[in-house]
Amino acid sequence: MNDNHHIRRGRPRTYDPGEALERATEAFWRQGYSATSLDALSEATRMNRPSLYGAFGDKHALYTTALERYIAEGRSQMEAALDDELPLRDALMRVYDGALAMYFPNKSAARGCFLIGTAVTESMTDADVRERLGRGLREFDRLFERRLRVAQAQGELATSADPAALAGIASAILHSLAMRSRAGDSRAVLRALAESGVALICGASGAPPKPTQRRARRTARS
Amino acid sequence: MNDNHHIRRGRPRTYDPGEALERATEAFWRQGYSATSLDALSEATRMNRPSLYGAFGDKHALYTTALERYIAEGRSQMEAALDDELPLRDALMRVYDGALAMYFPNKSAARGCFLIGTAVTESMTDADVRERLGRGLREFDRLFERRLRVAQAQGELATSADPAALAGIASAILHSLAMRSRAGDSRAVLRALAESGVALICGASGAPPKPTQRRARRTARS
DNA sequence: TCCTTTTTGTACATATCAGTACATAAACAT
DNA sequence: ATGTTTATGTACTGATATGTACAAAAAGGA
Repeated sequence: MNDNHHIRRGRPRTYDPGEALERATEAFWRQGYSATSLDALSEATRMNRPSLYGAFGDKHALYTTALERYIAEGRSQMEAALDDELPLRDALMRVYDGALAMYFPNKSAARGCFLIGTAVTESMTDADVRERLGRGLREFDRLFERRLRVAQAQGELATSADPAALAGIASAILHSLAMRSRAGDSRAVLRALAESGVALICGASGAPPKPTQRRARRTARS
Repeated sequence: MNDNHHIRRGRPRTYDPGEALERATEAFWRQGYSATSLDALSEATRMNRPSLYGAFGDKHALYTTALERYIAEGRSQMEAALDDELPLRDALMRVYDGALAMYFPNKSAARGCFLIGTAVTESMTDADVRERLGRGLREFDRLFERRLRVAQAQGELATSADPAALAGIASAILHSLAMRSRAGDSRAVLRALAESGVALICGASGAPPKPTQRRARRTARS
């Protein structure tokens, strides 16, 4: 929205807006919306209070911006993971592995999902947050559903399968990872949960048990 | 813990401790832990501040008590729902219907799950809450798993099925209901999600498609 | 009646909250 | 050099947070 190529007039900023937004997101992520004070945000972003207001508006506007960016990034990560060229199983596992990579940052305590840690709490008293959250979740559902339809068209999923219903299950697995990673469960346990979910989704309707290897075992069943 | 049958000495209390705890729970439920002030708790419980402290200790202790009671009640509701005499499908749906009844109180806005609205946020910064939450979720897993083993023993579930893994999926459905009910999804949509989850769990391993009717269709498959 | 026990209600102490006014600093423009 | 523009840093305001001191009230006991 800002013309970035002509030189700015006054005193230069000492912060990078993108990086500051990312740091603010992390602060909300770890403490929740209400428990994150402006002092904490100021310290996290290394911006003083008036600069924060100048750049992002008040606390609520800053949070909304962080929420929007998180959902948009989640969507694009998910789109990339759900590659149509890959076997359905692998594509789904890429989504869950990507999610787990976010929920368990390197050598740090699990932080789970930003949405479940902040937006889900605020959604009760903040209709705007609730709508953004709902839209985000429904978009994730749609992405799963689209990929499942592709799998169905390619014969990886039985024609009797219901892609919309299975997409709901695929999202439910994701929601469960988001919740459990905040309840102390280990990454390994959650990956195993994701794998059994994928097996159930892919294997539920007479699809070949190991499409990864593309062996044509259409008659037998394990 | 209190001897309730011999007469108390001093000025009588004007509140009922159980009812006050329930009202405090509702206040946390709707606003989250951090955003619920002692003034709000005082108003909700109709107890003045010193009485609150005398009865429950500080805000954190009050919340811990509320959390404990919620988990204990959830467990007993779930135990009752997972009746061994009922078909597995019906037993599972009783759990989800019971959950939805809590998440959508009568003629009021959806409030979702107490755990996801309060404990999941606090678990990042409060190890005690995280452990209680984790124990609670694992207990719910165990209850599902036990019921699935019974179903397996009764022939409702294939011997090849993995009750522990399916229990994880059953819990995931529950977590998704908890999350989505706070994101604006309707009760009808969530019930449909639960039904497709139950169908997937029960139908995944060659079980009869309609065990409700107890027809012995052991050979054919749909 | 007077004492003891327990709860209540007001009023307070102290800390932190979100948000802003204002002077200073650092860049470009002329 | 001087002015304009934008950002910074300090210090403040009023509101609200949690937790508590203390006196009055309401019961039983002697």
